[in-house]
Amino acid sequence: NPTPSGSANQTAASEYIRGGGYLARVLRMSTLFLRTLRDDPSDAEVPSHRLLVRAGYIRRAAPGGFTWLPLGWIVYRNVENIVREEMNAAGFQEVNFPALLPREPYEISHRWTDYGDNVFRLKDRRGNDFLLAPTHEELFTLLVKDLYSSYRDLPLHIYQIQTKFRDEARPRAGLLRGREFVMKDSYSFDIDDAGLQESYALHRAAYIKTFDRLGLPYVIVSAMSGAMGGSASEEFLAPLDVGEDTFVRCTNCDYAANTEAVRVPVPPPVPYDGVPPARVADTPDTPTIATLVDLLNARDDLQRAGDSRRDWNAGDTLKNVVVKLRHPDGTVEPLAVGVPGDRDVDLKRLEAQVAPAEVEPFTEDDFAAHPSLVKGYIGPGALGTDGTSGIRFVVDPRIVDGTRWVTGANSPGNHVIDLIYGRDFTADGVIDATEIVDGDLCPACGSSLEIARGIEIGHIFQLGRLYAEAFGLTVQDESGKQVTVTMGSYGIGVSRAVAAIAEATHDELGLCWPREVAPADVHIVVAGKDGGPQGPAADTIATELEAAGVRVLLDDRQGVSPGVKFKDAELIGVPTIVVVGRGLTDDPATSTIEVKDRRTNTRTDVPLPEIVPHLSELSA
RNA sequence: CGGGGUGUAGCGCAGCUUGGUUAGCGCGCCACGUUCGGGACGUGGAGGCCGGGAGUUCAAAUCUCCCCACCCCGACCA
Repeated sequence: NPTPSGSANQTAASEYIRGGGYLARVLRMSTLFLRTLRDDPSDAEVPSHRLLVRAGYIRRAAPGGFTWLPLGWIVYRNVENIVREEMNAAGFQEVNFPALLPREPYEISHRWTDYGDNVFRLKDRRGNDFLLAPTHEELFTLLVKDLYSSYRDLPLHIYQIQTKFRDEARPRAGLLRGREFVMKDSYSFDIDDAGLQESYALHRAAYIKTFDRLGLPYVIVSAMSGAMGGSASEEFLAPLDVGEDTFVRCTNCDYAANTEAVRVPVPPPVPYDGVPPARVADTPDTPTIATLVDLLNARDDLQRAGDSRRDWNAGDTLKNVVVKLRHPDGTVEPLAVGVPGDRDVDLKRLEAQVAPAEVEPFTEDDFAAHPSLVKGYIGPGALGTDGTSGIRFVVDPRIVDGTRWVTGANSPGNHVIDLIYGRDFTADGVIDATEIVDGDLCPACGSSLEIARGIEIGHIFQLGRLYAEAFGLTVQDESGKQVTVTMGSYGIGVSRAVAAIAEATHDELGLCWPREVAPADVHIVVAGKDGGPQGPAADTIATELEAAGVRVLLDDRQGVSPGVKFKDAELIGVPTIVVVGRGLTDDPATSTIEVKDRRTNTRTDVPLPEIVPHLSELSA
């Protein structure tokens, strides 16, 4: 029996971390705490979840929480270490906060209430409120205030890698959206805006290096800062369909943005000299855009002045959508949004624009409270602060001076034709909250945009002075004056990145790790009879590879057929698969070992004497 | 939080409509033997609070109600 036994055979996962400063050891599958599954787990849908469970990397332990098994923990730690190394290389310093925190700091930042049900709250034995931290801006700000008081201490960059807790309404897709997950969060502290710009650029560069090393494809998109406040903000998205974020990218230039952050190009004004005056037309039973357009095209008297082309379409109409804004102080304000009739208002985009207010639908009761609004026939006459309803009226940026519209006449069954913006009506403002569709124009170069989905793996933003002001974080400047510090905040979803890498690299056979994060460099399959020469030969190769610093996963299981071992090797996804099998003869000089690249599936037969140097070079 | 679906052995599933022996099948696991390059085979085993609770009934995996969990869509979300 070639399988060693006893404690020498037990290999701690910690000794397998790539670059972790440990001596490489051979992981033996005969004793590895691992069970691969032949069938897909029924509760897993997305590939990363399905394969990580099936290949024995993770197990579900709680709603939205996963246990890391040895192979998974090695991969996780490899990812974490790469993140840590790149943060350290950029000169950032690692700290660590508790996850269990008192209510007060979050009360000051208003997030105790703003975060709502998404935060896990608990009480201690005296009844004091605590929370499991969803993020740590408050604590970082307080820590710096605690220790620093001079501009000479800045800039400062500190970070932590820590488990975060969020009571997600719907955890899903395994590691991609859990209620407990690991995040690397960094914060920068600067004396002025120029410093913040530099810190932001430094972080951006460090993130690019990090994701490059992780082997993750990514797109950097501009984003709204959302509930976090602040100004400039970019997201790193892994462009994969399983992702939950929708973004646009230009088919011509390098513009990319979260849909919430897209700013549509504003067209030039249109001359309207000679356009006849607006007229009210009787348009019975046309409460929707589609019914209106059909009627316009069907009736001779509803054509454009001096024209009978009959080519009205939804984009010629002006749709006025009424919603309610609920402000943080509890007040509710109606808002009318005018958009071209071939478009809808995108509620996410709208909320991003009106934040921190929340958008709610306008109900039948609300219509009853505003009798001047005729449902289906709402027009600018009823809107605006000078309109009959007094409701604030904002329009899409494409509605510029001179554009002519068909829109509601504020009485049932009536529309107005040839209503011209700037001549016949105006709005209280402009809001860019219309849905973005494939083919919309790029604000940077005017080419067309395409819509794609992505997994958010990183987010950087210039927080500004929001938290510093709330917590009184000031330092003395050169002249002795107290100056409020300006901050940046930067996150990487570490556990999510593991899943994102699996998503981006797997194939139909299983996982397919980039070498930098793989649980081993080489997966050796012993493919011969139990007790045959392949076992000892594989053992020798593994030992020599270990001495050369190559991380080896050795399938030395007895009584397992070669087919099973091959399938498992492909499922586990180590980048290089080595088969010690029938190429092995009595004469070592003529023996060959099979080397397969997991990703390309290319096979090379390497003479036995050259196998260790060959694999060492591959793994370097 | 709304809509839909699913909970039976470690994994994948049948049984439920129409209540009735000891709850089955495949994989995996244990023992012995055969096999040994693409998820082998034979024989013999172990493993179940049928998601939980309350009901209906002589009798509940099966019928009723409540709860919990998981998956999908939506809402929500660094």
